[in-house]
Parts: sequence; structure tokens; C-alpha cells
Amino acid sequence: MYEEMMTPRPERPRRKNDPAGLRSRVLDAAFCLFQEQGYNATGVQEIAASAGVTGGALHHHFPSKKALGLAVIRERVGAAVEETWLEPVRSAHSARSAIREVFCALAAELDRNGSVRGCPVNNLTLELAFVDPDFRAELRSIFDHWRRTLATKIREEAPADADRLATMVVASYSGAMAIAKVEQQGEPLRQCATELERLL
Amino acid sequence: MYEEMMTPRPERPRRKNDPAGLRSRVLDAAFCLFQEQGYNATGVQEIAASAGVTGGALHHHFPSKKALGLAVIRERVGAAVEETWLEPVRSAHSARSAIREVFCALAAELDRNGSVRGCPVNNLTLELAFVDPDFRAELRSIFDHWRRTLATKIREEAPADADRLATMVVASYSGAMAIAKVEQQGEPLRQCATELERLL
DNA sequence: ACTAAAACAAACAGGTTGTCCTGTTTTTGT
DNA sequence: ACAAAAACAGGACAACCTGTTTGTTTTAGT
Repeated sequence: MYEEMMTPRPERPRRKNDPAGLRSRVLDAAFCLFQEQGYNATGVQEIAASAGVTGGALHHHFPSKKALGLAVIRERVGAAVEETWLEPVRSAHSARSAIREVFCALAAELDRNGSVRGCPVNNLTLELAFVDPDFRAELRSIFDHWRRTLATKIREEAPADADRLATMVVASYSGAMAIAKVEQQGEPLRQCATELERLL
Repeated sequence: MYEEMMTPRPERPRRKNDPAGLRSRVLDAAFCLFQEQGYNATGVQEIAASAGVTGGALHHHFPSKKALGLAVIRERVGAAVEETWLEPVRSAHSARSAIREVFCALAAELDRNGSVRGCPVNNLTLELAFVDPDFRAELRSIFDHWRRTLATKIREEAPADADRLATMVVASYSGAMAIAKVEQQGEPLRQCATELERLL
């Protein structure tokens, strides 16, 4: 009653627009759905519903599904790799320990979570890289950045074959994640981590 | 005119039915299209057209797209792994040489072909394994068979960590193929082959 | 305060999708 | 030879998806 008198007319919705927030929510929802179902199996209206956004609003920020997909790769997939891989690698005191930590942390999270959805970069790469050159270019830059950062760290200890070793690390991680996906458990990651340690 | 008189009644098509052949053609076309575009991006009528078969005939042999997909995995993807991986591994005189041969043969074929479509098992796994349990079970049996055959061969030389090494070989192959797909060249496979040799 | 642009809502249109249905032809069993 | 079953043809159909269009509300510039 008190409050109603305080705001008799100011009952106006007073909802504020938040374009950046809406855009971010769409990106989050799309990233999550692409990760679970894949790009082609996910509809734009499904993304809009999941983000709590109307189709018109989504179309305003992303004129096409492809534009949304490219934005997801650039602004979410890249960030995910940066957070779970590159940052731990840079702050570790050796490439060996970094790799074991990342592999085992991922494996533990997968087992704890109870479901393995796979690596976002690889999921989208195997689905889209061959068909669409634009997606391929975007994904390739992520892989390049990934391997380059890894090679820089490895070079501190094994200057000889740093580039080749970096490729090997990324490859065995991607493949281990694929095997983990069919088995729905993190064990393959731990096995590959053990073998990678012998290599470094 | 001449010919019309020669074949007034024997004009009957005399075409013979070939259910097995038709089924096989559908499987081949589906395998090829799934490999190029992915499962979800390929339509059943596209498969029918590619195989030169009517939609009705296709539906007679495969009542649904999922049934067709499962048949492709069981009867084509499994055979592809058997041919390009398991058979060379068994007939090689050592696991080391077998792995180098397979990796380099694949890499050479990719570079010669000019396009990298990726490994069929991995393509379908990353696209479908998480969403559909039936596909996952089918794909998992292929991975298991793959690793088991590889471990048997490795055990001849390194009895200790054969299972773990087999996982590592399959993983690094799968991942190397993913990187090869974004770069559209076979080089990553060769790099991983070199590192795998040091491990065995 | 007023106007132009941006942000959002909601329904629409053209094209595709996977599936099924009804006939017709071919093969098989007896 | 004849009936039953399998193999095949061709189209129909309803659901869906993407992209667009039109109209309303909110923000920002001046």
C-alpha cells in the first residue's frame, strides 16, 4: 500500500534495453546447444527460445544462422580454449605439468559431470570445416593460435621439435576427447596424458 | 522403324530386380554423402537421387533415416576401418612400421586427392555420439575393435602398456585427422606419426 | 523535447525435411 | 500355373526451418 502510493503513475514498465546482454545471452545459448546437438541439428528458433528471446530480436543481431555460428566460434569457442587450455599452459611452470594438469582436470570434470559433450572446437570442425570455407578459416585460426601457444611453452624445455610436439599434444587431446565421447567417461584423457608425459 | 518391327512385343523391359545391389548402392551413396556433408546436413531424398533410386525403394529397405545411418555405420564405416587400418596392422611385421605406413599412406592420399574429408568414424562420432545412444553404441563397438586389434599387435613388442598405447595411437590419429581437416593437408598426420614412432 | 536510429515483437512465405501411402511390377513358393 | 510376398515407383503430406517483412517500443543525438 505504501509503495503503491509512492509509485502511482511510475508503474510504467521501466524495463531497460540491454542489447549487449541480449546478444550475449543468444551467444551463450547457441554455444551450449551447438555443443550438445551440433550446428545442423539446432534451429535458430530453438536458440531463441533457449535464450528467452524472440526470433525477430535474434535476427536483428544476427542476420543469418551462419553469421551467428561464426560469432559463436569467434567469441565463445575461442574464449573457451583460452580459458581451459592456453591460460593454464602459460601460468604453469613447465609444459609437462601443464599438459597433465589440463588433461586430468578435464577428465575429472567429465566424470563428475557424468556426460561428455566433447571439445567445442573439434565438434564444429568435423561438422563444418570441409563444407564451408568461412567456418574453416575461423576454426583454423583457433587451432593455429592453440598450437603456437603450446609450442612456445614447449620450446622452453625441448627447443628441437616444439612445433611437432605441439601438434601431437593438440591431436591426442582432440582424439582422446572423441574416444571419451563414445565411452562417456574421462579415462582416455588420462591414458593419453600419461603417454604424452613420456614424450616431453 | 526397323527397330520397332524387330521388337514389337519383346520390348518388355526385361530388367531384373537386384535388391542386394540396390541396397548396396544406397549404402555407398549415403556413406559418401555423410562423409562429405555430415549426417544431419544430408537429406534422404538427396541420398536417393545420388544412388539413382526412388524414395519408395529406399524406404522399403530402410524404414527411417536413422535405420539407414545405423546400417551405414555397421556395414560401411566398420569395413572402412578394417580395410585402411586393421588389415595393414595385422599384416605388418611390427606395430611401429604399421603405424608409420598407415599414417603416411593416408597423408599421401589426402595430399594427392587435394581435399581432406576426415575420418568417417570420428565425423559421425562427434556429430551423433552424444545425442543418440544407439549411434553411440554402434560407434563405440568400432572404436573398441580398433583399439583391441591395435593393442594385440603392440603387445608383441611392448607388453607393458599396450592398451594405453593403443588408445594413444587411435587418439592421435583422430586428432591429427581433425587438424588435417582444418588445414586441408596431410602434414599433421606425418608429424604425429614421427612422434608416435618415438613412443613405441 | 523532438526526431532519427536502434532494438525488439510477431506473424508470414517459400522451400525442405522425413515419413508414409497407394498402386504396380517382379519374384518366390507350391 | 497361380497365389502370396517381396521389391519397387511415385507422389502426398504435415511439420519444420530459415529468412524476411511489417509494426511497435526504446534509446540516443541535438
